[in-house]
Amino acid sequence: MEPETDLVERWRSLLNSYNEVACHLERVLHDTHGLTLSEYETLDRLTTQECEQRRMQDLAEQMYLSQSALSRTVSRLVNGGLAERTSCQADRRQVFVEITEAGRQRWAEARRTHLGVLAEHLSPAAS
Amino acid sequence: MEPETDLVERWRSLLNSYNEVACHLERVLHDTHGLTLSEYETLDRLTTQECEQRRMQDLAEQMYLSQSALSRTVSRLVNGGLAERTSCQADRRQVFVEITEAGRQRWAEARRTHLGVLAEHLSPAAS
DNA sequence: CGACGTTATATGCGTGCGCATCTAATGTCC
DNA sequence: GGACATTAGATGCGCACGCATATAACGTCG
Repeated sequence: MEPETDLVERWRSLLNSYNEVACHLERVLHDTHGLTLSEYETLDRLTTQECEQRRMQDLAEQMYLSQSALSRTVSRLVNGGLAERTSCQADRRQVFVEITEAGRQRWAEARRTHLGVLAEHLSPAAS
Repeated sequence: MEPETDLVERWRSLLNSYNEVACHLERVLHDTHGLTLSEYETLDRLTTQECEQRRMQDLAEQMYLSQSALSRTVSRLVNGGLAERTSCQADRRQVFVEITEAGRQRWAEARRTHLGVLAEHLSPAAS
């Protein structure tokens, strides 16, 4: 049984680490690539998978976002030409999401920035 | 020099841990105590310190919030009767923030809940 | 086939956030 | 003292979020 103070201590530390990185990431990604952190993460999920099409549902499972937030994030990507929605023929409730060429490119550019920020602000694996 | 993949891996893990805990915390604190996570954290800062009065500036340094967000968080606490603002006589630009009795009480109640959520959702100190 | 529950996604709504800016008080230099 | 920079905090604004709900397609059972 872990003492309560340790628990709070660890949470506090997590909170600080997270915010340190997230704030910088959010700002830098936005300023230099016009991307939200969520948008970047979504693109990331869409590239690293080999299969061409992902269902919203699958994306949602892999991400921390609420269903509605994910829906809107994808909408933003679509509006920006970075992704496309395709409706599923077998079950027309479902929606496939596919990254576009522009999306791949944007992601590749942003990835550099992303790594840079991590290297600078993600504290060395002390924990 | 840490490999890039490890860096991303660690960040991804941090992101997931944070969101797992933060989402639950936010929801539970709100539903059972009417508090935002930021509000709880602010109260926490205000109680654990011995000195009666804290300057906004000092609070800001200890927290992850932007200056404007902190200002509004304190406003909400004040509106809810959980804290009070006092202007500093020596330098009338500065503002002191003080927790009220109601604030102490609310914090004490919420602390239980807070610990419970941590115990349940903060993954054991694997990292 | 038709009523009803269920599932997948989109959308209305209110809220907290960060950025930029405003206001007001202090410090500085002549 | 008066002009100007600086500092502490508050506020206008736009945005992404979560919750609740709407919409539409599917499944089921009579």
